[in-house]
Amino acid sequence: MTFDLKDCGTCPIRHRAVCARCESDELEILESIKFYRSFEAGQPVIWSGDSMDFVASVVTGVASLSQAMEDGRTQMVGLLLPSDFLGRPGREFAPYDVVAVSNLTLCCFRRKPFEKMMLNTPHIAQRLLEMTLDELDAAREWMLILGRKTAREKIASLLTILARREASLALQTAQSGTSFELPLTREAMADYLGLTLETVSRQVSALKREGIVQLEGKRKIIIPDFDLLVAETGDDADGGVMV
Amino acid sequence: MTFDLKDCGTCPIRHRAVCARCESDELEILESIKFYRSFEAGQPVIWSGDSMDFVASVVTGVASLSQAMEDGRTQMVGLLLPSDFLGRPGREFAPYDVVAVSNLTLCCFRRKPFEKMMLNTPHIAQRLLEMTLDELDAAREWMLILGRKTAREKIASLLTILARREASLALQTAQSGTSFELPLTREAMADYLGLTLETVSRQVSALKREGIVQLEGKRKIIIPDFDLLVAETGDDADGGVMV
DNA sequence: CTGCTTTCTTGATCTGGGTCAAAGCGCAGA
DNA sequence: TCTGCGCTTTGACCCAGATCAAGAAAGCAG
Repeated sequence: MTFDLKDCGTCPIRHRAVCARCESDELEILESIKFYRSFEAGQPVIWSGDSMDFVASVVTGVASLSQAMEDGRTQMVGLLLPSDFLGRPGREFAPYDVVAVSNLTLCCFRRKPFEKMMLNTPHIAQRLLEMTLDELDAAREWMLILGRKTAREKIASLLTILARREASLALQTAQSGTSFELPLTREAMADYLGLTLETVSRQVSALKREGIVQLEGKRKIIIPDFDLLVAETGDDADGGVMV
Repeated sequence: MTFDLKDCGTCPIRHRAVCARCESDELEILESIKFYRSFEAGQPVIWSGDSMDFVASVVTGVASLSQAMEDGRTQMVGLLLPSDFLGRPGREFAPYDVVAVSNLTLCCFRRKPFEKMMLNTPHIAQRLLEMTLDELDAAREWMLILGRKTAREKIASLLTILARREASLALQTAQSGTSFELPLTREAMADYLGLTLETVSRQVSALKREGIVQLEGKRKIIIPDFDLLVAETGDDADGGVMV
């Protein structure tokens, strides 16, 4: 795959440096239909059912996809970190609520021309297929978490996932001693994990008490021994979906 | 999309009748790399981690994808009904256990030539992208079920999903008075829903006792009033993921 | 510094669904 | 016809996590 949405489509700074095909027509088209949008933490990006005339990828910050039941119960069904893709070519209405969890910048492409371009440039459909398959794998890992794990295992799994993603953004693998800023409130963590915020708070406190994680303030997580944390997830040691 | 895997790739009986492009090269290639495999109910199709040299689509029967934790807890993460696609181009090892839930026939394509063909025929990647996006939506609906619904709502949701899929295979929409054969054991339903089989049994009995469903034997489900069942799912009336 | 709000923690109590145990049911094979 | 086995149902009991209810901590505006 020589054409990479992550490098070429998302970020005009990166793609010039990285991608051999950058001077191609596709890129020119992408550039011409591209615009940026920013959101403050907590702001809605789009509501379920709204018409959505763009697709986008996350440049900085974190967004969540969630589904709500009419009695107010909500379940987060997707967590978008930088380089993740938002939206579905060929679909007019948003199927989920999208909310900026932290301050957020999106790189948007107008949907119609994006779709048209997809028809002519197979690389993009193929790249998008790959990304979607990865997302499907992540969703399925998440289903195991929701369906079968205990509250403690859920918290450990979430922290592991976030630590791994955080590390991979820096082109590293998660290691002992790493620390990262939790981009989620306790309530958002609860929505992610199918728990209540009280249970989240209790389990985080328990992991802290037992020295499996350290906290600096409410949001900064330090992982003194990564294997110790992974042991709490209930997964086998190699962990995560295999690729 | 003139080229449709569901009609053209899966089933040599249907595609001749349905698809205008049937005499094309792609079809010839597909035919040349195609073979069928059958499995009895309960048989494994492939284990997580095994090398998988084909992709396939389901012709008849039901297959499940599941993930197991090493202590034996398992969570079903995908349910494949006729016309669903199995496997991932570009990936050598199976990430999940695939099991034939009922008697099962797969229409398989050797993976390498299938991948090669995908590079030349954008229709296939695009069609596959659509199917994958639908699967992702289904997975996300499932996450809401797993994370936030009560046992009773979970059962009602599963029955609703199965009734809808059953109906759509017959090119209809689910209606009051429909009946269908449950393709899943109580244990498989439990694995699907993140419950124990005892709880599944109790909740099915409760729905029966209250006249929301009727049972003929253990497996034949009759839905006297579809809206009554949908009301038990906790979803809003129009139901399901919107398209 | 003070008061207000939002977020988080902790405690007490309750309950839905898990766990363990024992039958029922239906069918294939002898 | 009987027997055995896999699937399902039902009962009794228990516990992880939900719910309800205070507070504590951290920001932030004035």
